[in-house]
Amino acid sequence: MKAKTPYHHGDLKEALLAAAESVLDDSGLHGFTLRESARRAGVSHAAPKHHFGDVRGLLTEVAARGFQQLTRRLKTKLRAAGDDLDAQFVATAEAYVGFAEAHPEHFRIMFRSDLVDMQSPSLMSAALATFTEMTNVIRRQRGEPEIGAESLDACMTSAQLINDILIGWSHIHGYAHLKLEGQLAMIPKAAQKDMLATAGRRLARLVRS
Amino acid sequence: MKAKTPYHHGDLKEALLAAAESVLDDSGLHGFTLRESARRAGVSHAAPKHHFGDVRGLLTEVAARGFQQLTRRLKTKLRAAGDDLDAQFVATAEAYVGFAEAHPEHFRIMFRSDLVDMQSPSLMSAALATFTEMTNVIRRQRGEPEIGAESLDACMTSAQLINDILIGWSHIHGYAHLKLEGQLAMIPKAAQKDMLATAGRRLARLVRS
DNA sequence: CTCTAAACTTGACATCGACAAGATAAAATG
DNA sequence: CATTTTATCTTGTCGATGTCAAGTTTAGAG
Repeated sequence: MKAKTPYHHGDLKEALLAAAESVLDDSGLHGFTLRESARRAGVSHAAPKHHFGDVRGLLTEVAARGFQQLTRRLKTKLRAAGDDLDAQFVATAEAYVGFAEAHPEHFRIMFRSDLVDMQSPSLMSAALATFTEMTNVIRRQRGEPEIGAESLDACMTSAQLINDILIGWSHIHGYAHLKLEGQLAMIPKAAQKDMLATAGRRLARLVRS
Repeated sequence: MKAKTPYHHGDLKEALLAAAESVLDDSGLHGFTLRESARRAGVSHAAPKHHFGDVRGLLTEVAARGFQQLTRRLKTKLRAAGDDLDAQFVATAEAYVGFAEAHPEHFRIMFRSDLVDMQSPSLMSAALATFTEMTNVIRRQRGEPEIGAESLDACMTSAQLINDILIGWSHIHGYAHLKLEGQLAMIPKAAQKDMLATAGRRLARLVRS
């Protein structure tokens, strides 16, 4: 009977995060509520307060986990891409867009500064990890050694590097976002087919030039 | 006394849209409610139903008006830019990013397929007008004649054209969105300064190549 | 002038996020 | 081991929201 419904959940924080993600998958951001998340975790409607404060706190952690997933995806794809420079760009784009398509609601929340506390340490460090991964793609392109997240700030002095990062990231993010929000409807599906590959090659050429 | 509070508002639809936009400017998407919009328009809480159905209907019209504003901004900036190709790209980027910064909440809503009915005729035609404006920038780059919104579909056959549009639009949109959502915090402000101009030139070169 | 349909109001309901106060159990303390 | 503290979770409540149903007012057609 103790195993049935112990007063103390044990790992409620984790359970609530998982529940929140399942709500998002099922009902989207629109159907997402604190109370529904609590319901799925099998606790009372006010239980989340102790762990996350308010709905913003919960969503912030959800967003952080999104960046962690994205980072993992990037690492996997990049490892598979090998040393080819074009392939690295394509892999980055595929990982990014792939994540957005696989977890649209999750992706949305990661870029909603009105819903989430972008200053939160856990969110910032998760986002920084993703950013570092993409920065290293550019650095490899430029024949520079990879860096860790801790020394990112120090590298943000080269105007050329920053420009390349911004061009690459903006493009990939923009494409992912436009596609996710149904803005590419007027463009024939067939043309979007190898869009990622073509864009990857062109971006690579741009950065190399 | 009749002029004070006539039972029939006269142009409630317009008044509600204006009220909704003022709510968004003041309190953001988070503070936006149907009832508050009705309050500011001076009508009862259920009045919007007759004109917009539900909150989604209202936001859809708000989004459509956003695209109309963006189109106007693009036209103005492009006219000022003259015939120089680089300048046209820079102008497009400035208009786009400028709008996002001037009306962040409005901009957000335009790309929220979960909040808005992207199939709505008025929204679709407004978005199409914006898209046409940007397509014509590319077409001028390529020395092709400008087209109207009605003949857009017919032009979406050239893979090269589509690719150029996607690269340009994705980049500008991605940059605007990332900046709006505070994701460029780790990049020094100084470096972002002439980001738009540099990117414009590089994109122009890319499209020309 | 009458009547009908559009435009708006009033009232109600379920649900939400947040808060306060209480209950329970784990952990620290003695 | 006994006790006290503290973290964790529950119950109850509040104002506010979106939506619906039913009633009220007015414009405009016939």
